[in-house]
Amino acid sequence: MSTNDALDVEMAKQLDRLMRRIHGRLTATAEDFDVHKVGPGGGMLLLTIDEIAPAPMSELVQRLARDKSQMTRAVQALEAKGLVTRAGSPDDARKSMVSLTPAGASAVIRIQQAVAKVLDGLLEPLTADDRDTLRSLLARL
Amino acid sequence: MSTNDALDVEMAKQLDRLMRRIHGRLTATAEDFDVHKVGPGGGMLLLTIDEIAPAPMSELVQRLARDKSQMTRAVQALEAKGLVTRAGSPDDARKSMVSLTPAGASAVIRIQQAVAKVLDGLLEPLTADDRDTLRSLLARL
DNA sequence: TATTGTTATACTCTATAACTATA
DNA sequence: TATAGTTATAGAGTATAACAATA
Repeated sequence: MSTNDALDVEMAKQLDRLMRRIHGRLTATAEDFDVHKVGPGGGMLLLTIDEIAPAPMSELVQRLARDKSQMTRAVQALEAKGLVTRAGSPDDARKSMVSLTPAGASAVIRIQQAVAKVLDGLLEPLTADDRDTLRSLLARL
Repeated sequence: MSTNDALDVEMAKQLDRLMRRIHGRLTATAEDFDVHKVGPGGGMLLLTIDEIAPAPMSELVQRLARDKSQMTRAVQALEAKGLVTRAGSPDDARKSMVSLTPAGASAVIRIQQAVAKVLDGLLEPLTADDRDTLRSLLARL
């Protein structure tokens, strides 16, 4: 294994651990904000729907890097909880567009606050400049 | 939601998506290297055991930020596949130390190469300096 | 024929709590 | 009493392929 390979492996470990810590801290306090029990996957999905609504399924699949069959189930679960609605697209009858309900929108606000709190805690060792640097590097990926 | 909160949420989305892309690319080519079908979780575990062997369960739990009951199962699965062995600690009879078998060591090499290849591909938009910066920022978390 | 989305199945991963053994 | 690890159970997440409907 070359030196570069070793560094890549190191970064993969760092990312894996960081995501697990984020996830762990979120679920540890989930009872405070995840009143609909959507879980971390459903939470990220809600945040993304909020960002691009009305969201075609295919774009959610792409943005969240998930499987399309999973996406169908995840959206159906949110729909059953009254957090999102689906409507056919006027452009293309195959597409169904997902939007937030008022209940979904208020869930999004709580989830955003919880995520921000966790991230802010985990990023504590970094200065504001460091955080900007990290964010811009991630954005380029 | 404050501006800082929004930036934190943005970073969470970026990290979530990056991990999913890494995961997706690894599983897409898993047949080339994951001959023992340990999956992504088992792969990360093997890499960590390789790093700190002989590894007490508690340190694996801490480093991988997983639950201890999951760790028991994950290690047992690797043991059943002949990739790791466990031995009691001379210091403390409660501890069991995990080490790689020769088969486990060769699996680690293949996994490292696969991870490095995926990371290298995903990090392509970044220069070598950028990668160093990213790695050092992550290391401080 | 390609794209969008759904269904079905099997499997893995995860969270939680109760439990044993040793310190 | 505290710590290291195991077991049991239920639920959530995931991969895969086969399928229907529209473009």
